[in-house]
Amino acid sequence: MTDFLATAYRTHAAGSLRAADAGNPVSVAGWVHRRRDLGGIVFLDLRDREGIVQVSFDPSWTPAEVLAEARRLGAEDVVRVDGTVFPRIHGQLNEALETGEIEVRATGLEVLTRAEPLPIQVDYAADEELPGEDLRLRYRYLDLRRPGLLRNFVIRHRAAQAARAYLSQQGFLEVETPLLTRPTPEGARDFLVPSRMHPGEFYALPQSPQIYKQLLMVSGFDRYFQIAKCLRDEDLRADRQPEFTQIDAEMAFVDEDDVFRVAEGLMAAIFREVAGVELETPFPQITFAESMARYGTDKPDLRYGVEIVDVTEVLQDADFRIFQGVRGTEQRIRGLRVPGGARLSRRELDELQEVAKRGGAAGALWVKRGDDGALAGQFAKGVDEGRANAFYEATGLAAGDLFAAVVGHFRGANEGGGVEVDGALDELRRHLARKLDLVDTTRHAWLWVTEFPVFDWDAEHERLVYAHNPFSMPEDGAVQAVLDATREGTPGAEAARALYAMGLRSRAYDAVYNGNELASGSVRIHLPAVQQAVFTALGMDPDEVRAKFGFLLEAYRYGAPPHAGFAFGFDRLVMLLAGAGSLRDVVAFPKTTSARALFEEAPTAIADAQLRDVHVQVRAPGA
RNA sequence: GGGGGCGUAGCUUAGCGGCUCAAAGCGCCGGACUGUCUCUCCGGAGAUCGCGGGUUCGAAUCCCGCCGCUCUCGCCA
Repeated sequence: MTDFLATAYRTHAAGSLRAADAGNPVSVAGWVHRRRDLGGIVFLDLRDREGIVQVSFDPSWTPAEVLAEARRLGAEDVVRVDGTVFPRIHGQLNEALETGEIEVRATGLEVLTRAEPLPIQVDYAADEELPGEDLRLRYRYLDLRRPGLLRNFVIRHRAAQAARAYLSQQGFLEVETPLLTRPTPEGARDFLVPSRMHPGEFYALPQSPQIYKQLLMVSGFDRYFQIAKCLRDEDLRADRQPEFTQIDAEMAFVDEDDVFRVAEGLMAAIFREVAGVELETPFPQITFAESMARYGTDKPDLRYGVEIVDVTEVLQDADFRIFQGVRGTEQRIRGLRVPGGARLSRRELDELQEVAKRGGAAGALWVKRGDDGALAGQFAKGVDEGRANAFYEATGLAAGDLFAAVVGHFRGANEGGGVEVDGALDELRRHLARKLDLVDTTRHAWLWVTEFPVFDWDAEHERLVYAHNPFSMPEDGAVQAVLDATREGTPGAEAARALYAMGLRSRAYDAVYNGNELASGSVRIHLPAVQQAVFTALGMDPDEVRAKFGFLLEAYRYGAPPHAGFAFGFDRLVMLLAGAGSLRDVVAFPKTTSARALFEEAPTAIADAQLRDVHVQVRAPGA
């Protein structure tokens, strides 16, 4: 299967040898993974990209000088071995190795290069701790020799190839877009590149190919895709790198359903190719508003079913002061029925306070129903029998269940602009599902979240900000509302708030997988007047728009087709496919959380002459 | 920018109510061993305890500062 790896140095890949090769003379080449010297005979575990095979040196088939040389081998020496494939005798198979049914009986050995003792090992026992990540990044080329890590890059490659094959077959053209571009006016910080030829001017590295792909639609390319590098100069996390990769695509003459069909097909192809999993398509769809109401987040994990229940009407008159405080306000009492949650210990229930606070609530309120069906817990005393029955009816709370509630303002019912606590229920939901093992890890729970808001409200600056993407087309009715509101220029604080309160929706969507936002996209604005109006609503005056987006609006004047697209976070997708815990495990040469490259030591100070070339003078921090 | 955690032989860790505490496993070096596969057995080398300062008769251990890594909030689609 890997005969194509046959070269001047070898006839086979060592790791691809199988029982069917028995009897064949072979040459293999690779690294000394491990050596077992029993005195008279020597075993060698030889490793190459395809795996590990045992080589045996024995006086009955190995010349004495070859055996002597084998005894001098050290870990990670690079060697070439000539020999013959033999089946292992009964009782000596190694089920841990894919090559475990055979071994190579060596007749020749050539040391290609010697390895000095390594600063970090390649071979680890199952229970052995890996070295610190900083060391492994410093010696990344050694860490990448670990079969477990190498495997992630095989997965990554196959995912990329599956994406290319599928999209090509669907009529998409792969087009590269510039890395040296102009700064992005909104969103994340840009990485900047000084221009030598134009003193004082700078390029920016692209945060995404967004504008370019829309221009390609104007050009009539019809369908575009690219596996694109995106760069953002923001603080890092375990699942965030300063440079990352997207599967970026855009289509002309389409609506949401056309995009969803392609994106679903793309994911199905990747999961089929890489994981052997048949995804169920089409993916379910829910609106942003519904997702917030049912799960408290715009990226719900649907591998378990716990949903938010509003119990305001049932409980606001209970004999419990916190509940009574909601009457006559916009506050609501909402919570989660957690099956089997009654078995949590007092200490575990106390933890819920912190969990809820993380989500912005003042705390969590809980009751549980014991095996005898009786209600116990924080607000149990305030709930008389009649009210309890209404409560059970509303929530489905059964014996053995827990109900965890939060009181406060919720999105969609918050005209007064109070602090929203939807996130607290999201935190509680995820925390309790994990704690009680409610997550069905065999499921692949994809969904589309649609109809994101056009605007969010920036309370601090009393202005509108875009919720999803400033290029997303508002829904039919919302287009007119935006045009009306911006006829006289940017609306004032009062009018802006009113516009926000209308709850306008856009034709923007996310693809969510097991609680991870993996893709984002929208039907784009292709009408210059509408795009202009959205920019105006966001507070840009006409001159500013002209300076920042003039080329896009100009392009739209000459016949832009309706278009829509998406971008999948490729690194994150591969991370999930590979079961890796960190993005750094699926990026060949990642940066640390302080955005350093430990192996090549970037970033680095630059000599004055080189700075002079690009007309840049370094200013000390704070100066 | 804020907060938490970590930093002891090449690697992973123990030691951290201060004064025989610098220890173990892996790796490395030397020796023995003819069927191992985390080979086994015997012996050995290897550490200015992240850096700088302070407290103390005495600091890996206590205090302050800095650096690095990491998690996280802000930020980020």
